[in-house]
Amino acid sequence: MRSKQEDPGRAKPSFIEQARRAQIVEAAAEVVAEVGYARTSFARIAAKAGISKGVITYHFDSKDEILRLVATEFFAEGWRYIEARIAAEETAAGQVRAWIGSELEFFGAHRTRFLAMSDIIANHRTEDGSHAYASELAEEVDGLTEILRRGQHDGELRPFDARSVANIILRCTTGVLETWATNPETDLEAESVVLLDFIDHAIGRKHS
Amino acid sequence: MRSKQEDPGRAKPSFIEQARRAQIVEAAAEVVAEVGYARTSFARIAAKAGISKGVITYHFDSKDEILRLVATEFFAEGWRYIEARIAAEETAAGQVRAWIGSELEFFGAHRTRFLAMSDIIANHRTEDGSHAYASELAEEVDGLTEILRRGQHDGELRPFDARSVANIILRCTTGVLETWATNPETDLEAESVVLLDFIDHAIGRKHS
Amino acid sequence: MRSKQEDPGRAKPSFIEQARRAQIVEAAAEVVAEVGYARTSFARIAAKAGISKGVITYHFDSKDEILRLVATEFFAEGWRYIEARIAAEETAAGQVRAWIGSELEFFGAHRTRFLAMSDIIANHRTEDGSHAYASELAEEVDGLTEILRRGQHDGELRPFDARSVANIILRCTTGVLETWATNPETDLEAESVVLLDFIDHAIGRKHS
Amino acid sequence: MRSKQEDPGRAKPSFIEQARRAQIVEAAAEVVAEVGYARTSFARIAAKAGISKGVITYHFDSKDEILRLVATEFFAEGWRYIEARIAAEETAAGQVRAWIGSELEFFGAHRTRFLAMSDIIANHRTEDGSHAYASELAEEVDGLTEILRRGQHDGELRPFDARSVANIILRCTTGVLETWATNPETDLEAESVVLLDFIDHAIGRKHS
DNA sequence: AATGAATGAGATTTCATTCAT
DNA sequence: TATGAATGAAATCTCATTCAT
Repeated sequence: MRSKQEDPGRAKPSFIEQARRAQIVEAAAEVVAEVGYARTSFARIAAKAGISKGVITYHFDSKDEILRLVATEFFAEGWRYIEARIAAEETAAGQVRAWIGSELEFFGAHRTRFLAMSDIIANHRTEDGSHAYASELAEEVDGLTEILRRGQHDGELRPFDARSVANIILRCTTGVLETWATNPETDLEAESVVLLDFIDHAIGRKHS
Repeated sequence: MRSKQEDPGRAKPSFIEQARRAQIVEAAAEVVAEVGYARTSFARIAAKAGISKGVITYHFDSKDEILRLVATEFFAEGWRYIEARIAAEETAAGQVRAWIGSELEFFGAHRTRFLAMSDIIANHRTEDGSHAYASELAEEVDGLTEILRRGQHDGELRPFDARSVANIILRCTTGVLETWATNPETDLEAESVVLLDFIDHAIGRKHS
Repeated sequence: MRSKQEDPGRAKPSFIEQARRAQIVEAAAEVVAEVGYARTSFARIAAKAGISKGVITYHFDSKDEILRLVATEFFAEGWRYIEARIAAEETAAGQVRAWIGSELEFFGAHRTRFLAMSDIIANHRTEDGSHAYASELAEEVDGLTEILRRGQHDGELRPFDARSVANIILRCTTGVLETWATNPETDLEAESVVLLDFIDHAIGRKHS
Repeated sequence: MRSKQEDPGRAKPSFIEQARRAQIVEAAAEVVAEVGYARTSFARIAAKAGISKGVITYHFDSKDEILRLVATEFFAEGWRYIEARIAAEETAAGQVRAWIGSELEFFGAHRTRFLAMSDIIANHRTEDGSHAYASELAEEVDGLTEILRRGQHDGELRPFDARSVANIILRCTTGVLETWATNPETDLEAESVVLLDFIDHAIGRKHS
């Protein structure tokens, strides 16, 4: 079944409709960040938003739909930000730095949303039990792999298995963000400098 | 409340008692690996073990206790394996390679348990909502930090913020394991080679 | 409480009002026929009619009122048709044949409406739990009983308990219609011939 | 998914288990008979049985399973009774009389159960919306059709479309039972005599 | 040592209905 | 006249846990 939002037979969502949906998605993100995916419930979301449980199911078809939106809307927003930064660079090494740096920058500015998003991505399963966002993550790896290969071809980067390294780099980056998100005293800017330097040495030609 | 196992007023656990507990912990690990932390229930564990739900609560105080054991017993077992490998090395760089290599090796040999452990570590919360295993992870980082600092002091490793890099390295490693665990077609040995090479370039003096 | 339609303090229903009510009643009939009485809801009726749920409660006091109309309007329409056919006959046997034949004919031409009507009649209960249309059915039996008695008095029909037989005949007839309505491949005209012949033999004098 | 009862991994149901299940099925039948299929709920069944709602879902997988049992167990019990009566007869006409007579006799002795059964058969739908017991009813018609054909072949019964008439006879019979079940002042024995006589005239050779 | 039975809290979801606009 | 929005009750069902045997 389509979501209420996407139903073509439904009129353009009103301003109130949009505001309520945004409010609920926001409240859901806060709840996931606070109590974790497993303990996120309609009751907690409603309480956080200060509305009745009924409102939630009036605006959304299911809990899954809300959590999917929490994850995908924010993921997409982040990706638009990162993409623009990458596009501004020409060299592969510059693009890698732009990607990682802007990823830390963007998500570092939205701690709650990031926590929610990563919790949902890690936990959301399809009915058959498989991870629901596996393909999105694979696409990211594909994108970075391509950049790395170009860098190798252009002689900027040293030889290595581009796909494996792309995966490692992305895992590092979310890893650092998770460390920061769960330990708020972390100085993310300092971590960012260290990570960029770490990656630079790991893949750059000039160091080998 | 202490767990039934640890209660000092309780007689030494019999062989049967120990076997049952192990059986239940094993079944719980399989369930977590299959359906994920959020959908793990007594009913599913009992079904997987082929026993009644009552047996579980007879041997364990709570669901939390079982899942804690799934994570900590395996974590400890893994750590003993890794520790021995580290102890066999003398140089810091050798110890880092031994750590990462043996971590991939050990967990790579126990996919189901690893999936369960990392799912539980990522999701288990204390009553107040905070992550339950934060201190264990911090200890790991502390251990690796110390090795890195020694390597820097001995001139084996280039200068960098040792704590931040220790965290990055550990996140990389679990990241690669998670990639493999959720994509079973991954060639973990090949990934291992790439990762060790990646880290080597990132922290070694000879490349800078 | 009276229905909005009947409320004497309310102005004469406009054309639009009447059209909307008819549209809703029609949609409700389709929903009942499709998903059954128990699963008929405002949401489904509104979706079927392509309108919002609010419209329904604007035009009707309650769900019960709509379903009552679905059943009674169609029942009344059917009865007017049947009545006219009966009136055109003079003999009791002829009137019985006219009744049964025209009942099959009329409802056989409106499958969806018939399904809805019979589902509602079978399921609609008053607040105290008793069947809501018991008296309507009793009246039908009364009417047929009278015809049968006249037939017996006139010597057309053999002796039997007229009231019991009237009930049997009416149950047969709705039974055949239900068979057809739930098995659309049924040839209702053929069934009609068989049923009329069956009844004729059962009550007629010439066969005994 | 199999029902709890049928699960082969489950031990033979204990006496208590059987008793509870029977108690719940009985309570469910009473509720359906009283308030109708659409208003039958776990809450009402539990209240009627004097137990908590949880007990019901402990012993049964779903509401559907309970209602299915209410209908099918009783239907099967009735059929065993009727079958034995049919088997004791030799002529087709005798078998028809035995069938109808014993059907009225058996169900007439269990008013509540009959009401529940017929309500469930009339209302229970599969997920796609089609009637769940259509095939069971068709089988009954098949069985009676065969008897009628034999009667025609042996010259006991007059010519008619056996299948259509079988359906009519069975519809008559349940119709009479429903009349009695919803109007408890009805004298079912008297109705039975009238119905058997009615059918006898309708299909017998000697009357034509 | 084991387990079947029971329970009540809480989960998601559907629903009829009310109301402000 | 219409409708989007909201609500709270009630529905089915899952769950961790307790308890008697």
